[in-house]
Amino acid sequence: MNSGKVTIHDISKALGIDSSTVSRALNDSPRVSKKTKAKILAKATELGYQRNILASNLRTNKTNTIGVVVPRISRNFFSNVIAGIEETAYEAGYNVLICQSLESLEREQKIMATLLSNRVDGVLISISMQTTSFEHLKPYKDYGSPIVFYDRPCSFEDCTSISINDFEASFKATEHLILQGCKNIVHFGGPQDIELYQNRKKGYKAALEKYGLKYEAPFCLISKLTEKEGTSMAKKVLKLKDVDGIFSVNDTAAISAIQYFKAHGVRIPEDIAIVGFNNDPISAVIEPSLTTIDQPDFEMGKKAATLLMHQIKNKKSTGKSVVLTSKLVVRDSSKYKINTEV
Amino acid sequence: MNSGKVTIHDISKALGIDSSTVSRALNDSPRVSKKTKAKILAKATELGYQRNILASNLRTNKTNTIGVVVPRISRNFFSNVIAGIEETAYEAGYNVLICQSLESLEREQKIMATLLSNRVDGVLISISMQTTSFEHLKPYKDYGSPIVFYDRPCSFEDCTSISINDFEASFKATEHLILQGCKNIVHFGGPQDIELYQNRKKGYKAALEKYGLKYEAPFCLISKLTEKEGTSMAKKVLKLKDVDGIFSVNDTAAISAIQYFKAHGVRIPEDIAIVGFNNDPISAVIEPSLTTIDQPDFEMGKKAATLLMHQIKNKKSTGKSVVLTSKLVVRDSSKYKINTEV
DNA sequence: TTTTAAAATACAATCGATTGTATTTTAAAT
DNA sequence: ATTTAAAATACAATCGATTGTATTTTAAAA
Repeated sequence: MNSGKVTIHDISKALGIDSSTVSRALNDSPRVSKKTKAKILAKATELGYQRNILASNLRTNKTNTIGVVVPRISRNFFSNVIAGIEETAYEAGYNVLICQSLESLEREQKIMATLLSNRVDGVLISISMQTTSFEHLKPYKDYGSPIVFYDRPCSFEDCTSISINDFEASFKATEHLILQGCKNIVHFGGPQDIELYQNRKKGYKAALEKYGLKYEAPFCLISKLTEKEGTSMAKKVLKLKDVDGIFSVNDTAAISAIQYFKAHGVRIPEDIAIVGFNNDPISAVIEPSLTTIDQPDFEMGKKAATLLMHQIKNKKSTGKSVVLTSKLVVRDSSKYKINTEV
Repeated sequence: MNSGKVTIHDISKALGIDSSTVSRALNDSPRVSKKTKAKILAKATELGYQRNILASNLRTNKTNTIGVVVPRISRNFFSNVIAGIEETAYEAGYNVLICQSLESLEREQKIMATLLSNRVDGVLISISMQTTSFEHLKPYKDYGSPIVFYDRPCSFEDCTSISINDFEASFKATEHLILQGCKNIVHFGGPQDIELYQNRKKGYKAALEKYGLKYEAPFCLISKLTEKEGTSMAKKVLKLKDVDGIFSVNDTAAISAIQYFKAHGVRIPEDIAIVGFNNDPISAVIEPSLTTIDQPDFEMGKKAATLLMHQIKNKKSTGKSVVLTSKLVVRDSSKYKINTEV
């Protein structure tokens, strides 16, 4: 009936035992005798007692809650990361407060204020594409709680970042295209304010360099990598000369480009070979299937949550960053010369 | 420096104004003069005051947080629902605590206890496939907080449900196959303990009936609709006689069936026409593209959150259920006779 | 100038659990 | 039976904000 409205004081009164003892008993403190513990526990279940966590939180200044800031929940990659975070947090008895920045700095700022107000014990954040300054993270950090960056690494104070080996992955992806015989490779890149996209571009350039191909600025198309922008980049590609390969830093753009190409008589991979990034479920199903980089998204979530909870317990950040390895998944969209020459 | 550690008492001391007045000023109460309000606000920002919501929550017995229980975050449909919920909650100043049941009753039970302990102001839940009794919801409901079911409707006490018109949608999907000329239609159904899947099956049967086709139990394959089960159901289909159509209640199963069929020389839709359910992004990209039911997932999230927050404010449930309309998206996988006869 | 109602502010209890300190109880040692 | 250390329990302050009531201040009315 009145479940949830029973307090330790009710138990205290019912048994004539002080509330402090009740509290200790419920927390299994060694300061309470087994006999009284048993009595108290029995009464607690009898009355349907449920600890009021709000009160507990206030007193202990802990919430057992971590905040997760994510650009967009519904993006496949992120929803998998969140699943990993939730899984790990659940096992450790933490709650997960999820907030979407929708790639907006303004929202991200408000979110950080809310998370501070709510005194979450730590924050996992993948900064928005608009985020170039980190003022809004300072109050939370100054309060003394840890922040861990995931996916989009960030050198803010002594915070830990967890990400994949973006440079190498991009290098390998580009190299793969080169080894397939591509000579004029276009890069679909993301906003260059984000370290992540810088790294991917660097990997692309490094591969070109290694194989003596010249990097040409017009071959580097920067956008937010949405479906729409994938299409418009595809259009641009057709206006460039002799493009025979594309390395896109996400699958969304790569896939919408493929569809545009197919609709306009450009053969994939015979005319243009394409490599994406993310290994979205669609990439395995589209025809031709998309060669892409498989990121350990779920694992990243698990690892990020573990790291954060570790820092919450130990009250300090190592500042070290964790790099997970991704791998190239070769499918049909990149079988360029192999298909045509052999 | 000490941001977040400043309390109303610090402001109170600094200005020689009682903390109650400070509190009221910060809450913009009419009981405080404009002049003092200004002074207090100025001091608050100067000191970097951040309201401690834990204390506030305890006193007011409100958390401004809603709990969301979801079978699996990373499923496209659900992540879109969550995006809608988060969006609406954000606008209303609510936080969203997300928990995955992973289709396990046991986890769902624990989650409900946690949500009660955390005194979330309301709960949005899509029950797990294992959930057939609702005992674990009672304590939360008895505590006096509203529960709203989304996607998987549920007749528990006077709770509101929000779902799509599953019966009609399934009816239409099946009817569509019939009108395409299919005579022997298999049903890929979900666990029949769940009202949702019952309704979809009923829709399927009703359509058969309307067109004088006989419902045959062996044509009704029940599973949890995973990828794996999609494949094994596809195998079973090939052992049945003369199957020329499949209505699957999710895309996952439909798609993996298509892939199995393609790999085994069964032509889609010429040999077997297929209709799915969900309009997952893949369904538009697979070849042949999958005819499916498009559900307003994001909108469902928005609506569910709105309903819940309304009930939180008004302290009562209408018990009425909301039904959103989905629509049939016709693509290539169901162009059965049209393709072969015309 | 005095009265009086309204406006502004102060006082103090409260939400429920936690925790350091003080007191009582128990049981072992003398 | 008495001392004493340890075990068990009680007392009381505290976390920080909120809120009903009491008191003071202000300004308008008499």
